[in-house]
Amino acid sequence: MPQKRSYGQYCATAKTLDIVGERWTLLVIRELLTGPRRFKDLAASLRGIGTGLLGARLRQLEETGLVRRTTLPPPASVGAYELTEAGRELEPAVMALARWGLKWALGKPARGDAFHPGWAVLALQALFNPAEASGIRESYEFRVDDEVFHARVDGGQVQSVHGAAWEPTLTVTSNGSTFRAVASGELALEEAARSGRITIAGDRSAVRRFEKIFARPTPAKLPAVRAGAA
Amino acid sequence: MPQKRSYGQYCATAKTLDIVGERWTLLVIRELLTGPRRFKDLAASLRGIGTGLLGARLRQLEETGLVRRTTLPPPASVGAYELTEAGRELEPAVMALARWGLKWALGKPARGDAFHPGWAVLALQALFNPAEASGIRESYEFRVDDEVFHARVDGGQVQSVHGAAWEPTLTVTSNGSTFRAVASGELALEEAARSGRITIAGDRSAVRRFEKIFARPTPAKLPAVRAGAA
DNA sequence: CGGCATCCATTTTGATACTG
DNA sequence: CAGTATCAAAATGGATGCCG
Repeated sequence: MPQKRSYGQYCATAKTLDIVGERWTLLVIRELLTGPRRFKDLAASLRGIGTGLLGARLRQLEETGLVRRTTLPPPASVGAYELTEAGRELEPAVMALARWGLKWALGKPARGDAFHPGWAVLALQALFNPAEASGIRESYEFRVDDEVFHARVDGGQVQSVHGAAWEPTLTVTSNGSTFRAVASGELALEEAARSGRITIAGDRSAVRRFEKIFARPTPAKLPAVRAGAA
Repeated sequence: MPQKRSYGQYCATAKTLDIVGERWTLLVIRELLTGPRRFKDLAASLRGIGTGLLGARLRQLEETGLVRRTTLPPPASVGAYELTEAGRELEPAVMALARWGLKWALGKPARGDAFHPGWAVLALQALFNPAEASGIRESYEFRVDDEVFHARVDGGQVQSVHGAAWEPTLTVTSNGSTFRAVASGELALEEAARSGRITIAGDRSAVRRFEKIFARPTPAKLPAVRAGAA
């Protein structure tokens, strides 16, 4: 019984990290932020984790009450994992980490970096600007490669989910690599649309709202000050 | 050369965790959020890290540009570590983790939990309510055991630092255990003051503002749903 | 498919001893 | 005090294999 390791500090941050601070754990949460996922899909998204460690992490999260097992609605009717309320409430923390990463760490993809559209959807969500969204209530559909995500803006909040969930005001279609470039800020949405790499269908005025609501306020700087370097 | 381990994902969250996701790293950042610290003070606050690992983490953070070495102003004039701009910008993420922990994970101190007043100051800061703070510009002093912290509210933002930094509107004095209980929500400030465990000096009307600005919106629930437990 | 159990090569970590 | 050096104990990562 490898009695769980703890920082042993009476500190809110440390206690949180006692629960979600181990390797892979926050990425499992990230995967589940957009809805229930099956074991094999989690394993596929988390290249390198191995089924054993993934199983251990899920069991841990279940025991601490952040994740629960569920059964997908028919016709699927298969088992899956989803976040509990406590788990879902980690979203602000994950989004804060994502905002930092967008500004300071993301840059251009490294050779061999994996990519899944869902990550870009969460990046968009991280850029959500509540002030610009006030009074707006509409949904956006992202069709990237084979996957569909919906994002709904309502009451000054966003929620994004894997799969079709609402009647979209706007539908954005593209391949993964273009979507990746747009969500990371390398490529402007307008630019991508003009060059035909992205197709936008639906209410034209919603495009302008969309761009304001998910505006990139930070032009992405890089620190990477190699200390020892010359 | 143990070529740094990476998740290998083109995802803002994963890239952030590539940099700050290792054990102890975010706690080092947490310690530095309230100002520069010396090596030995970091080691003392982070019981269990060991000087070797602390050194390695600091070197890593220096290389990635989140931390830099500095010299404390005279008369101290000794070396210390402080956050760079990139490092300081992790504050929202650390605060988000702290808010989650305050609600879901903190509870009562476990036997053997370490505690430092600075952690409670950060917990208060995590509860900061910008809406209530609009138009307010004042500073609070916390004298806990031997340590002094100042928190300044201005322009809808807070900043807290280790040591005296501003002219305080209010001075709160108590021992560590009382301060811990108040910051964690176990004990109401009013209550602690009435029973004499905390002394409040300064502008009386500032006490009411203080309580609103750092109000605990979440009454602290606990998940801990043991899955396997009979 | 949906996992858990096992084995093993590497990394990370934790604790202490040691040096400038 | 500020770290390095060292070594034992854990955690991770792959690869299988197994079973319902």
